[in-house]
Amino acid sequence: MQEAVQNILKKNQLSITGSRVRILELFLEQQGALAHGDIERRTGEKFDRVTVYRTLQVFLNKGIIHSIPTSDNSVLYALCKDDCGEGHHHDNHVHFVCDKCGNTLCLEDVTVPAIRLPKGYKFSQIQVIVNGRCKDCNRD
Amino acid sequence: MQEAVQNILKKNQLSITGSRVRILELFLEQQGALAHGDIERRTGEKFDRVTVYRTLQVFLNKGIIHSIPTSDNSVLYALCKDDCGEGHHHDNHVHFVCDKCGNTLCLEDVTVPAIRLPKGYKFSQIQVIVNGRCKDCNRD
DNA sequence: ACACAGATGCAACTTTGTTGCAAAATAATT
DNA sequence: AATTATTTTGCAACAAAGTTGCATCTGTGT
Ligand SMILES: [Mn+2]
Ligand SMILES: [Mn+2]
Ligand SMILES: [Zn+2]
Ligand SMILES: [Zn+2]
Repeated sequence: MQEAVQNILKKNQLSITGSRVRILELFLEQQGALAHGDIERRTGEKFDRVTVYRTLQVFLNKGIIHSIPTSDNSVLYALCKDDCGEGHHHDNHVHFVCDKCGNTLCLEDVTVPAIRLPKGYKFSQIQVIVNGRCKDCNRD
Repeated sequence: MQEAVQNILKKNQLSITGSRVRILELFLEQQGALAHGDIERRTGEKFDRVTVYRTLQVFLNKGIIHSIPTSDNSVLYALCKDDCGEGHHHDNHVHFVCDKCGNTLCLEDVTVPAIRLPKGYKFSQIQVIVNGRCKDCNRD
């Protein structure tokens, strides 16, 4: 774990600092997506709010995490497992928001389908957000 | 227009008030989606910010408008053209955000495709947001 | 015209996000 | 290991976005 975290930071030419290590750990421990608020809480407010914002911004730029739009318009972030880099995101998967437990998951194996757009439209990116009941919340 | 506005309000058993009429007019004049801020500006700040929030909330509940999640996490609203009602939204279309002009459009004719979810997952709603260049911004 | 329910505006507040700058921590150099 | 240069951090102050309670006003049905 420590290992993995350090590798990610080095690969992206980022200095190894407390907040970066801790926040990356959170993402690695967790399979779901995290909101800014989650991160503040789980770090026990050890880091300034501004630092968390800036750290997330850096991770986003470097392609370490990607952001996920949700229907209730909260900003969520999740690790990029595909090989994203500086300015180059290609997370081509569907996002699932569980209405019961509230978890948001990257369904890495479910790729976004092709969309037939009207004449004249050109797409650059397609996001699919599925709401429903997740695997865990469905067995009862 | 006046006609249409009054009909929508009556059909939903809402009293006909200045803010409701004006805000509905804005939606009818406009083919794209509106953010809270847009509405404040276009009404010339004639109505209190709180009133705008509450009006949008009421329209949302009644199924007169629906909200649209965007990748930059601003809240957008657009008229429901399908027959949505109290608690029953079934806007089954794709949303398009133009990266150039910033407009967000309901592509009423483009329905969201079926998504094959992993075993155990059940969906209740699927949202598709497409980014790119709109028809107007593409001819040059 | 009147009474009542509901809508509005105001004030006060919370939450969320941004910016400039000095102090502290990290990385590079000697 | 010590010194320097470069980043990163925390603080303070601020701005924007959204919420709540309450008194007043407006629209609607009688
Ligand atoms: Mn994802
Ligand atoms: Mn729509
Ligand atoms: Zn769940
Ligand atoms: Zn456009």
